[in-house]
This record gives sequence, structure tokens and C-alpha cells, in this order.
Amino acid sequence: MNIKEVARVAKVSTATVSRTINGSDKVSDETALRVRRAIEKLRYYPDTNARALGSGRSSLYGLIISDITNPFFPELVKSFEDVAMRHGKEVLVANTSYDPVRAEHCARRMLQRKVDGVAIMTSEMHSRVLEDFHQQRIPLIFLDTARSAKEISRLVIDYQSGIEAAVEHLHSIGHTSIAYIAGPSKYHSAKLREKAFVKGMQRRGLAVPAHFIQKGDHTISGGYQAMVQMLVTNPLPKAVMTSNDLTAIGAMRAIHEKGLRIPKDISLVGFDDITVSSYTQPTLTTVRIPRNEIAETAFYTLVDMQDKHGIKVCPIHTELVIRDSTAPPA
Amino acid sequence: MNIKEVARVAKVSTATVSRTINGSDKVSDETALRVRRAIEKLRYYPDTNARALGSGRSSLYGLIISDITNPFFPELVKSFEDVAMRHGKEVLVANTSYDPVRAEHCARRMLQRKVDGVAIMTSEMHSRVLEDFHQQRIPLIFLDTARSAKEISRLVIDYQSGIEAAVEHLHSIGHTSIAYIAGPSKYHSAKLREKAFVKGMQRRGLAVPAHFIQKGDHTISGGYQAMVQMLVTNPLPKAVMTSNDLTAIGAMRAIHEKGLRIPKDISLVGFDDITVSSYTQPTLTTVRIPRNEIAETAFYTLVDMQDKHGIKVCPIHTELVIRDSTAPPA
DNA sequence: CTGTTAGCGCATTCAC
DNA sequence: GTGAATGCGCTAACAG
Repeated sequence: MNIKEVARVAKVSTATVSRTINGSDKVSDETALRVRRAIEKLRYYPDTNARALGSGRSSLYGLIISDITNPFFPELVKSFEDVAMRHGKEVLVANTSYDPVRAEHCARRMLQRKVDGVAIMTSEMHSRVLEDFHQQRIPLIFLDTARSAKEISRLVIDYQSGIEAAVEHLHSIGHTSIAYIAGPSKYHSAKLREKAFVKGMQRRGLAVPAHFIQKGDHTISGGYQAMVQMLVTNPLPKAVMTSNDLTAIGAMRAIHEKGLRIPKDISLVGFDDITVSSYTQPTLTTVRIPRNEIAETAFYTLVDMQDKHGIKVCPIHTELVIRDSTAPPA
Repeated sequence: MNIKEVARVAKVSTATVSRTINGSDKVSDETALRVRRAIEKLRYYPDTNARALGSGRSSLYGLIISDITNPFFPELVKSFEDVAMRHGKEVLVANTSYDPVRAEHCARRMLQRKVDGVAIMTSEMHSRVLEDFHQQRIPLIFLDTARSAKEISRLVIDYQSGIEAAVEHLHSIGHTSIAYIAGPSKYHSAKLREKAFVKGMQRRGLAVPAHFIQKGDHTISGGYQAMVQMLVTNPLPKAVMTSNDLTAIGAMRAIHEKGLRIPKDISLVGFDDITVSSYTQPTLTTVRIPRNEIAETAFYTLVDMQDKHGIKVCPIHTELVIRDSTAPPA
């Protein structure tokens, strides 16, 4: 079943069928109706590959993430797909599994499929492939990249505002002894968060002794272990902020195992606001990164870049979500 | 940059370039080397669309799920992608958002992209599109479909074994008053689980009064509400099994809010073994569905169906994972 | 082992 | 408003 058959049945040329499908206005209503009837009758549907080959455009957008099992991503992916679908576009999702080699592979695949744009939401992308995108004039947008490359748009998350609000929140209810579990320093975003925390503390004249900053790895077990380390220090902090929610969830567990109560003995603040953070026990106070906003901004920027041919820097604001894991110190 | 250019630079025909790329053994090492050098030099990469158009095969496999933000799916998607990638294939993931119309749309897209096979892990697929797959001889495999269609393979989850083990576990540690929070009866799988529970109870001569079966909707809030309902009954059950982990997590919250302790006052058993179930407080005893096994079986079956041209019914076993949310009744 | 050639299904000129 | 013809980049017969 192909366009030729449809043309034959509708008694028109293939060009007219093509025009009808693509909504060209240069087709009389009468003819269009005949074509549509033929399409219906033959249960015809166009071949995307042929269409892309013929036109040069694929209506496909790439989305590269680290790992779909990281709870930060599902909502992001979904929002991106939703907005793309609303605009009649499709999405090709690829996981890098935090592996630069695989990341390059993903990017290459996007290139091979002639995607109309790619949103890169991971930091493993340092390869030469990026140049190919530039050369092919395929729009690119990064989330939180450290480097500001030539022809690449960026989503810049304003960690400062959310973390500042979190420190302020803790401080305002009486906390002064606040510790932090950081993320892996290889991540630009983790470093920014840590800096924002330290800055917020300094601004209020609050001390941050070295052992009040433990290193996690943005996983639950990493958070657990970091918290275990922290719980042997003396004196204990009265509040702990973390580099992401998974870390906080792990920390939560360590605190409970130690027989301490949240927020009675220790207040806890996460970062990201992943779904489960509303359902931990207690529910987690955290800093929300609006993932749907990230997804939509990324998509619209990519679309925009196709004609405008300029790059954009898009700020994304974060905000404090206060739940039950924070309270005044005992 | 296309195959013609490469051929020119390597001083061979396009056919030879094509053969080299596709690893045909009918190319002399010497020639192949020259071609590879040209490819390297020109930074050439083949156009997937053209390749699919020319060959008829796309090396693309479709994976249709309900909703990537449902924690059951990320691990499944990841495993499917991993196994596909290991075999040099790609994956197109589509969310139906539990919407039959959108489900049809997803299937249509797969069709348009000439996928080599589709794994359908959702139950919204009742459309005519399925016939098109059959007509195109595109292998299809369903997860837990109620209907056993003609040319469609099936993954059949053995709910009975896991749930039986769970009931046995509770019974063996002294429970006799066991309630159940069911899933939406529109889901075939939810009905099977409920039946398996009732059967397990009957087999042991344990009563299941009507109010000991509440209806949830497989979401956290649904589980919460169902549990709230259950907690006003008298006498309270000493153990509660649920149709999935999200339901259990919601129930957990309701129980805690009521001031009851898990497992001291009420034991709780989930179903699915999603990642967070290892990190709830307390950790959740649950029945594990091996999602990587589902993904791999689905993929291999699809590949197999391409040459074998027969259908397969693949059993998937479930097993009990005992954690901290179950204990003998007080 | 290698080259020639004919499509794959569609979009897109350029005529009419 | 419509049709005929060309080409997108590649694969697969077929020849040699």
C-alpha cells in the first residue's frame, strides 16, 4: 500500500495525494475529499522514512537523558513527549547510562535519523559528534552544561533561588547547625548546588565545619552512607540539606535506623521534588525543579531555533516546597 | 555527505561501500580498509531513513507502555533498550497515557516507521490498527492481554505463584485476618491478582468478608483512600495485601496517619517490587515481577517471530520478596 | 570480489 | 488546481 495506489483509486496524481496529506491549500475540496476517501478505503498511511528522505525533515526530536530509571527523568520525558505530540512531532529518547561512549552513540543515532533538533539533558556529552550537529544546522539545547558552546542553546537552572529559600526557611525557624550532603563533584549542577548552599550559609553568618559537608553520589544508597558517616560526628547537625531527593531518602533511612526522628531530631531538605518525595514518611521538604517547564522550554526553543537560527539561554527557576520533614530544632 | 561521496573518495562503487558498512564478507580486506578510511575522513554516517526505505527493514522495535511516570515502566523500558542495543537494534518508546485514542495513534506511528516488531505493555490497545500489523507481518507481543488473538505472542505473568507465596507467608507467621486492596477491575491483570488472592485465602479456609476487599486504582492516592476506608471497619484486618506497590505506599501513609504501626499493628504486602519499595519506611514486603526478564523475553520473542513466523506464549514467574513490612500479628 | 542499475515511497519542482 | 518527472540515500539483484 503506497501513495501510488491511493492516487490510482482516487483518480489523481501522486502529487495531489501528497498535497492532500500535507494539508496544502492548493487542492480543491472536492479532490481532497476523493483522496481522503481513497485513503480511508485502502487504510493507507504514509511511510515516515520515505517522507523524511523525500523532504529532508523528519518531524523527529531527540531527547538524550542519563537514565530513565533515575526518577528525575520520567516526568521530563513525558512532558517533552506531550508537548511534541501536541505539535505533531515525535520524540526519540535515548539513555546514556552515564557512559560517554554510549552518549556519543546516542547522538550519532539522532544524526542518522535526521532529527530536527536534540535536547541533551545529561552531562556525558563531550564528543566530536556535537560538531556534526552544528555542521548539519541541527538545533541543540543543553541542560545545565558547564561550557557555553558556540551554537548551542542552554537551559540554566537557577539553583541559587531555591536553595537560598531553603536555607532561609531553616534559619527562620531557628536552625543554625545545618549540614549538607553533596553530589558527585564531576557534575556541574552538583557543584552549583553545593556552592549555593555554602553561600546561603555564609550570608547568614552560619558556620559550615568541614565534617558538615559529606559527599553522596545522588543515589539512595549513597545518601544513606553519607548520612551514616555524618551521624557519627559530634555534635550532630540539627538540619541536613541534600543535593537531591534520592540522597535525602537514603539519609532518611539512616536517620531512622539510628533511632532519630525527622523532623523532631533532625530536619531534612531534599532537592528536585521527585514524585515519591510527596510520599515518604515524613513527606520531604524539597526544592522543586519544574520538569515540565524544562521540557516545554527545551522543545519550543528547538523549534524556534530552526528558523530564527540564533541561540537562547533559558533561565529555569527553582522553588522551595515545604512539607513535613522540616521543623524548628528541639 | 552521502554514500556516493564515500564511494568516490574510496574509488569504489556505492554498492561496495554499502557492503562494507553492513559487514558483508564479500569485500576484500584491502578494499574495506580503503572504504573505512574514506568514511572516517569524510565523517560519513549512513542515513537511517534511506536505509530503511531501501531495505524494507528498519532495525527499529516499538515499545508501547501506558505511562513512563508509572514506576513500573522505567526499568522495563531500560532493559528493553539495553537488550535491543546489544543486538544493534533501536527502540521507539510510546506512552498511551491510558488513552485508547492515543494508543491507536502510537501504534499507527510504529506502523509508519516500519518497525520490525512491537511489544505492547498496556491494555488500551483494542483498535483495528492491530490488523494492520498482522497484515504487514509485523511481529507483536502483548503483556497480559485478556484476549488471545490470532497472530500475537503473549507474556503471561504467573500472578498465582507470587500471591500464593505471599498469602502463605502471612499465614505461616500467624495471620488469618487478611484484607486486600484491589486494582481497577478494567485491568485484566488486576482481576487476576484479586482472584489469586481470594483463591489463596479459600485454599487455607480463611474468610474474606466483603469489607476486607477495598478498591484502589493502582495509584498512591487511590491506595491511601482505600486504606482510609478500610481503617474505619471493625475489626481491623491484621494484614493487608495490595494490587500493586503504589497502592501499598498510599496505604502505608494512611496507616501511619491513623497512628498505627507497620508491621506491629498491621502487616502490609505490595505487588510489583518497584524500586522505591526497598526504601519505604518500613521497607515493603512485595511480590516481584521481573521486569528485565519481561523485557528480554519480549525482545527475543519478537526477533524470533520474524523468521519462525509462529507465535509464542511466554510464562513470567513472580516471587515473594520479604522485607520489613510483614511480621506476626501482635 | 566488485560494479551497474533499478527501485523503495514520498516530496517537490516545473509545466500546464 | 493538477500532473509528470526528478531525486532523496541507500540496498539488493544481477552481471561480470
